[in-house]
Amino acid sequence: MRASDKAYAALREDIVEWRLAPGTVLAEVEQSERLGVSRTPLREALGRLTAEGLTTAGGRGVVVTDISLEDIDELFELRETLEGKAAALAARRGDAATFERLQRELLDAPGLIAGGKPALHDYYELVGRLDAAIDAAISNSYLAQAMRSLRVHLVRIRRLAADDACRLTAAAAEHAAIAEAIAAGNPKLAEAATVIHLHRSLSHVKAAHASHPKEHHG
Amino acid sequence: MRASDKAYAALREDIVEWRLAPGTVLAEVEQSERLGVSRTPLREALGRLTAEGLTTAGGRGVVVTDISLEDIDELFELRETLEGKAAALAARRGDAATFERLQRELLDAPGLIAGGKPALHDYYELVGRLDAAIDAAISNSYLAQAMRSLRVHLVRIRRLAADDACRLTAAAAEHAAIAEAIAAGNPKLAEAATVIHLHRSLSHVKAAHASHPKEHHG
DNA sequence: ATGGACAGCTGTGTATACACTGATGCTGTC
DNA sequence: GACAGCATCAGTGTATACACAGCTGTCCAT
Repeated sequence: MRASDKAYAALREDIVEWRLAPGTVLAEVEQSERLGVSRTPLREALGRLTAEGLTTAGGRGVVVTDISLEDIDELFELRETLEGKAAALAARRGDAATFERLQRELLDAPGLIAGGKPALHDYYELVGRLDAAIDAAISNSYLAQAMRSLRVHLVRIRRLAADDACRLTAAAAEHAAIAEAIAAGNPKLAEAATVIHLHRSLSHVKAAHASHPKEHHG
Repeated sequence: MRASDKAYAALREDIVEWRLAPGTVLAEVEQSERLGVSRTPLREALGRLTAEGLTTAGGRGVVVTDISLEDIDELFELRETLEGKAAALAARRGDAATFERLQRELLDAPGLIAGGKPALHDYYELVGRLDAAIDAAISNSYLAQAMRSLRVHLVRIRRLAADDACRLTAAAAEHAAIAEAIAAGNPKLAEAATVIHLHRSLSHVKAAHASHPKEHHG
């Protein structure tokens, strides 16, 4: 693995996991020493992070981007647009059997969610497979790329909202509805199911954020 | 101006203006000598270009990305999604007076288009102002960022379709319709006007590309 | 004659040294 | 005492040197 990849992965993880708080300045020498790489690959890593929007390169040094409540609204506004369209396209172009299989798995997901932490990982992996299946089905690299760049920020937000079993069970049902609509080849329904899911997710995140607003900033 | 900025601007211009054909490998030493900068800032420039999708960093060296007819369809599929949503949001949140002024200017645009090359530049600048006004009105940095990254590729395509006065006149009317709908605060209408405009643009580009398919590849 | 292995080369990945810029703090003068 | 100017320094921007990997061409062996 290249040193720049290592630095990129480490920094990205640190930011997404909120170990590096928003506003932190990432001085090149300091970070290169901390991560055990030279300044050159570190700069490449910082460039990639900045291109993704996780950091901003304003003025002196790059700083970790802040994510506020307004940002969450904006983020979900774009997400609704992109993922709604993606679901609709997947319903038109996707393979029905693939999504029927995913739907069945998602309907069984509550068992996984109740099963504790190791099984929980299987659930997240299942949702990831649904995302990947949609990505593949839309056969639009530009749209897929736009969604990928969006998901980085979403993961960051997800860490703010401690997903409880109750919300995850509901989310699984919503995901199953999306898969069902895509399998049925119904674009409007798939888009509607996606919009519903995203709105519920947003409400949950905002509620969690409102009840523990400073958890990660102290 | 930093050397990396200079290299980035030069390479980006070369790619967008089709002076660097798709498939061209951008060897670091070769390009750094050609542009008169060192390898370090050149690598940063290449990284930015790759992040934007103008180049790909597969295997050995970075190569200029190809743009095919399928890519154009995919590109406009995403563009319709993003700009349609943007127009709708602008209609909801934008300042009516601003867009009324833009609409009046756009209705006068046929005079500019007929006026030859210097006046033509004014027309392009006017369309750019409409884009900027929409960007500002939506007040969603993530959506704006997604549209910015998309426009890079659109400029590249625009160079393929030699815009004639006839098409530009029609486009001006379509832009005026978009501005009017936004000024009227009608989101559905603004989105519809945008979708119409983009479909006409796409048809024009594809027609031009079909009649001169190899113009830029010889 | 053909296949494999080794050497050389081309080109990227990384490290480090140097230059320049912006800021901050100290000192001198008004 | 306050402000202006200069010096020092921290930190980024750039260049270059070095290491390593992949490919290619040639030579030797079968």
